[in-house]
Amino acid sequence: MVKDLYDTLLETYGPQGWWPLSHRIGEPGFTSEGYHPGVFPVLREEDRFHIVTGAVLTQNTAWKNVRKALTALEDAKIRRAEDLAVLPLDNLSQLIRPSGYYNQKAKKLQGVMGFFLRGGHLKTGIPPERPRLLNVWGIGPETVDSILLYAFDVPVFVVDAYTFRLWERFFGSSCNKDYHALQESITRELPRDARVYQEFHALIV
DNA sequence: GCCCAGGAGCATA
DNA sequence: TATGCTCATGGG
Repeated sequence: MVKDLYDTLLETYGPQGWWPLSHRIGEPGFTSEGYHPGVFPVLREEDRFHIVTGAVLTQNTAWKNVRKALTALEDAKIRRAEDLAVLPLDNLSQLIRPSGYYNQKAKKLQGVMGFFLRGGHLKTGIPPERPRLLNVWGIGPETVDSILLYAFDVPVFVVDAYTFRLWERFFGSSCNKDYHALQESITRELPRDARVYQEFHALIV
């Protein structure tokens, strides 16, 4: 059943090619919506920084507004964890203002960048351990899994509000709104493949 | 004007 | 465990 939904979505909407890397728009293979079909770029430090930042900024927020904030950071040449970590909090919150919740999100970003700075994950591309990342203030299950899946290609499926809604309506159950229960029931029926999880989540959104 | 977006933390019972 | 509140801008 789950695989049928994936196939139908892919057939109907075509490959989405997430994560959208707005700082690389204009390079061959990149659009504002995602990668071109079949393109899976080797991620660099700046790409991982951008994905982590976007994952936090998009919490309960439309991507259109997130993109404004990401562009402002890019224009201010904030491209690495160390750039963001040393920025005064007010300065940061004003830069990301269009994405909403800017005071909270500025704190969350500095916290998570501090974590990555200490562990060096954005530079090396070696993924952090899930429980440790989940322990960072402001980083809940969905944001953790978005980071692991899209910035580090770790095969964890991202469950979001749309997933709960869709499963409720199609299958009559979304595991009592239990994140890990629904995640388990979905991945159980799919190949354990980061590319599949990336595409499926993007299609659901 | 009104509604809500690719959540998470916290307070209270 | 479960509900309810808070955070906030901008586009449809």
